[in-house]
Amino acid sequence: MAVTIRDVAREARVSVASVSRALNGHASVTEQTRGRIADVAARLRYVPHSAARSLITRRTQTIGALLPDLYGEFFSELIRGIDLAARARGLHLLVSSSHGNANEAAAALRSMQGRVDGMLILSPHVDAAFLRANLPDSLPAVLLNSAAKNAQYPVLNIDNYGGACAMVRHLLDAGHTGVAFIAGPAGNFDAQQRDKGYRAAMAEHAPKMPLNVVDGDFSEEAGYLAGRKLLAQKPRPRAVFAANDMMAVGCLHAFKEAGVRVPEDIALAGFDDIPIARYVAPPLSTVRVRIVDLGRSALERLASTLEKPDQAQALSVQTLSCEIVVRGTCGTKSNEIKARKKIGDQSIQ
Amino acid sequence: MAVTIRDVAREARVSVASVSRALNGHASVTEQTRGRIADVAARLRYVPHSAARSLITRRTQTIGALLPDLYGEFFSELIRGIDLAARARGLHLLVSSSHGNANEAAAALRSMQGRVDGMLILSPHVDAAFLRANLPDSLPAVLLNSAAKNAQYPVLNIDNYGGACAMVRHLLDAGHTGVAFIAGPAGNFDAQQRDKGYRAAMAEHAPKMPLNVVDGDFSEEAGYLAGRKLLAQKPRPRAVFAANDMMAVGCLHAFKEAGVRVPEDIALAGFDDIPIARYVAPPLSTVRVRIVDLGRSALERLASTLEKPDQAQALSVQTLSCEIVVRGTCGTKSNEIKARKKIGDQSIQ
DNA sequence: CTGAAAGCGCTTACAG
DNA sequence: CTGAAAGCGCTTACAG
Repeated sequence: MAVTIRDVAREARVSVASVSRALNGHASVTEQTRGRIADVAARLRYVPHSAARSLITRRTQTIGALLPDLYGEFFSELIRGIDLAARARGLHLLVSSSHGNANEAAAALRSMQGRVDGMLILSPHVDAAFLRANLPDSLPAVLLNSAAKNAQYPVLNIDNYGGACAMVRHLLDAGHTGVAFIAGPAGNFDAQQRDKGYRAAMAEHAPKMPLNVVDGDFSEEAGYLAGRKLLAQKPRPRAVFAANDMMAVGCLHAFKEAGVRVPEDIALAGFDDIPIARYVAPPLSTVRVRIVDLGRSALERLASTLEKPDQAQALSVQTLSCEIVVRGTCGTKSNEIKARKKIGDQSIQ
Repeated sequence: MAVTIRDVAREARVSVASVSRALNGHASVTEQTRGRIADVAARLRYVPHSAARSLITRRTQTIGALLPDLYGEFFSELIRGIDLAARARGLHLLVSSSHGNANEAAAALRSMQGRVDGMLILSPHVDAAFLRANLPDSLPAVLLNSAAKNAQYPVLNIDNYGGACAMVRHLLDAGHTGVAFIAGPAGNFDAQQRDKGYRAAMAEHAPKMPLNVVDGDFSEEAGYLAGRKLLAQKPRPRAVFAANDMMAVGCLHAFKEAGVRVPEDIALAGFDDIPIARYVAPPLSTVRVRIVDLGRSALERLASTLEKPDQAQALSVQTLSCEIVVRGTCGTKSNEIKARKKIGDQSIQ
């Protein structure tokens, strides 16, 4: 049988109320009785029953993370950031990943109800209507990497736009006139923002150059096909910016296969800085996202909402800066100079 | 205010006891009243208060996962496997990762007490004494990838030994007389098992060949240094088996740098099948671990313990099979033939 | 400063 | 088949 607050009270010859107050650090307990109670509790290895406590305090000290079916580095780094920040605040982390559609996401969300004090939500299936239908108004939440606008929740985004701008500008600054862009999937939020960044940077820094956008879908295969298409263009582009690293890797294969030298004949850059990026030859220039920081910031944001529930949170969209990582594929030969050009971190609205 | 069982009872004109029984599927409820209650519950969007339920049932429907400070693919795949299996059983998943030492692991373990029905534990800091001190006897647990022997808990391991044996044998079968081994960190359980597998396979299939072991620590740098050492040996080894992929990648760099051709001059293989493995040139032959299955099996194992708590669980050590993946670095030129040579899956003891 | 008591929202013998 | 009641282990006004 587990030891309860009554056992501690009996041993310490006080009431359960005093045990509760002593252990929860209330001021109104003599230092002497507090000490006696603490000793007994330690000796008995007393651990308060969390369900009983939650029932009365209406707090679980747990936050939930809803994630899509995510593979690889991004997922683990995000969880790591959230976990780190959660532990620092004494919060527990309940995760639910791997839901492929809106129904599964909704079920996961509902099943967490009552088990968490707040939610961190990253899902392509989530929009304002979804949240209205599946998230009680009383449950605080922070949205990650979401296109959801004027929702009633704070949003934390990656600065895809700024990162893309910076990379395009870097390519132009390096003297590559004419930068082509391999786009991501049409419906994808990240892809759209990166596309916008490409167009904006071109408009600002190379207004006379024509835009050159080739379709893609974030897959290596799409990158390979896009690479072949670009090689067939005349004049051949001098630089290519792929909307993500996997496509850049595929594109690189196409270039190598055709005997086109990178970066001498064509410069190339990607986005994400996946682990593979530095292992292809030459190492891939790319835009890095600080995913751990994304997770950490999201949790901090949520936690501060929990601590002052009445205080209306600024329902802002916050963006987290990216940094461009210059490696071998884009001309500047210095090996992996991390040109930490801070962009974003500005709060929109 | 959240809607409680009393609200449902009032609306349905029954007692709270009947609501409880109806919603929990007890047989002793008229189909008619059950229907009425279900309707009301749905209309009111009633969700049972999990803390209240846990308090009385002494079950949380949650399992905890204790993980070390783990980066990358392994972590996310493991979580994915656990999560998939947990959701299939209606269990929630509480995770705690990122503890660098035994004290942090102990604190994490204690903080989960009372919040979970069972634990999945993967940690290099965990041994029998640690568990005795930090895990109540009453809390079921399954150990992952653990050296802990004759503990009172079931253990699920990766078949490092069998995988290493199979790869060494493959290299020998391909005609490479003399296989060198780049070892992992001394205290590491995986590394030790892989080392044993190397020695066993050599003893069995090439008993006259001398063993050739070079130190390493799982890092790319160590692999690079080991590669240089091996090149300096005379006679130069014909094949090299690195205890993990990162070292194999470093070793490959050393070989390329020295102008040594792979696989023509030296064959090379790693262990883990990290994503990078197929992107180096030539693609790396390696041993693949089905990490998702590891997570899934662990959860299944734990869940079955939870379902029949009295039934003494067979405290077995179970090993999960690996498969060797033949790519470009080890001679068999056929591009990425997955020679699915099933090894393990046998239960030891 | 301390204690007795109410109550959080459930489930489950115990009656009927 | 259904209901009244006890009780799970806490916290917190309310008295003293």
